[in-house]
Amino acid sequence: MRQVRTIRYRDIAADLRARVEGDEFTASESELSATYSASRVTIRKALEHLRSEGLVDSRQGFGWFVAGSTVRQPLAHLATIEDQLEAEGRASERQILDFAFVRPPARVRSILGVDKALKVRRLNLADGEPFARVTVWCPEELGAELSRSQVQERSFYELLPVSFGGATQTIGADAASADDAELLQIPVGSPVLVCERITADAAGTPVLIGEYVFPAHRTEFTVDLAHPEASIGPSGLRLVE
Amino acid sequence: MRQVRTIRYRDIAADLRARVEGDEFTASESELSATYSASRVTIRKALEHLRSEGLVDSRQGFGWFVAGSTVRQPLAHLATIEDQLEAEGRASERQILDFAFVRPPARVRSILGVDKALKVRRLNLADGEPFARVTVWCPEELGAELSRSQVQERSFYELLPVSFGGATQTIGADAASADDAELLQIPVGSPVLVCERITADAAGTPVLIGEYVFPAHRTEFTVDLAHPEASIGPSGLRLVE
DNA sequence: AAGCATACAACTATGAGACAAGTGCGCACG
DNA sequence: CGTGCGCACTTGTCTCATAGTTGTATGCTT
Repeated sequence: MRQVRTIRYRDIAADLRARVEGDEFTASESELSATYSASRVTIRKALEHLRSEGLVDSRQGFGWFVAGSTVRQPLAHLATIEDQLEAEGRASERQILDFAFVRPPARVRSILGVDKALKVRRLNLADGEPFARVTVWCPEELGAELSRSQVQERSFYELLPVSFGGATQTIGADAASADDAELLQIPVGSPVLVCERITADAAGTPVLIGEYVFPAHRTEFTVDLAHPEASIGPSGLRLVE
Repeated sequence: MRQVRTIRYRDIAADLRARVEGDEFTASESELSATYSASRVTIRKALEHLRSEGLVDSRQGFGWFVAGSTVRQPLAHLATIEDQLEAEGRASERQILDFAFVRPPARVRSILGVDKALKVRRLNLADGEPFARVTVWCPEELGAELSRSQVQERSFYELLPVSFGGATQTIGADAASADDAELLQIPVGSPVLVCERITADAAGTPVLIGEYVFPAHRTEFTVDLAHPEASIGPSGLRLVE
């Protein structure tokens, strides 16, 4: 529909939707009013619109926030793959391949903002069969307290004295490298799911980087989306160059 | 010779009809009055004529707008890959490969609960390059109104007169089949991301099944998790047998 | 009869501002 | 050291103003 008049609040709502899904949403109505040069009435209309979509919510005297994030129970158990396997009644096991403090690759250095980190490389087994090759990077400072046997027994979520905030998970596919193929007992070049998970603490500083490689024939991800629009969309699929 | 005088408002109506159908309708009565050098009365007569045909509609104090397209606007924000590409400033395009009402495979039949369905197979292009092969299944009843050109132009979210509820997305990896390899211009057997998205209506009944195949080297998914525990965990990774 | 010119009412989106009510945080006070 | 108070800031909800729009009526011209 093309109105005669430009409806400002729709444009603003569209822009805000992008920001919300890009997780760059930190502003009050008056701030937004200033940045968009629109009155609070208009900003509110846009926000209410987003609220009706279930994207954001507000509390009087507190502010607006991305819906779904703060509503969750704060003390729930952190979900790891192992938890899940155990819930399904499978025996899960970790086999540590590497445990060392090293200078990580540039990408990891820049994300974690450190020059040295603990690198743990391990193989995850389910019912005795390998199903994931995992590499976890953790800042030297945080990893200093950890021992090799600890990381074999427990997850980083359990071990680190950090209150975790959010995480960003990236899911892609690749062909198995020779190393991974041998570890996972699959043919070289067969498809694998590659996931990178960057976990931040409550303050939003990245504290853990995990790279997971799963053989494609055994694994898949499912994501339940309460609202399609809030979903795999903007924060979702991305073309890489 | 009888009608010496031309009936202006009919000409104007004809001209406006062309503009409306070309979706170039952005003007108020007074603006139109200026551009056609006709009085508002005449313009109104023309517009009323178009209204009687159901082409346009108006609301007092708001303006005139193209009728029918109002229905698709509230749904237009549903996140599709195309929306995202456009937001990034890329040209997105659909190329329909198949459009047929067929008896779908057992899995689709059981999910949708129907025996016959519209199957649309298409290729998605970004900047002229193929980046996804998509197959969408939609119950016959719902798909009956759709035309091949419609599904080429717009997404199912925009086209179907359904209020959508949630969706379940499954992400896996596979090796490219010969067909897909050719369509996506990648080597046979190279890794691809395979996604299945089951979209339900507001009542929770599945109404759409989409299968998406992306070449792995160009695509990846990102999922932002406000809290790790609420994440990929419970509904997340799954071992398939 | 078709069109022009004009006026006015009703409505809409937006702007500007005021005030109430709730929240979080720091600071002084005991 | 704890506790309560006040302050700054936020949303929620009004009122009033304004420009632009459609709805409608009236009188006039050709």
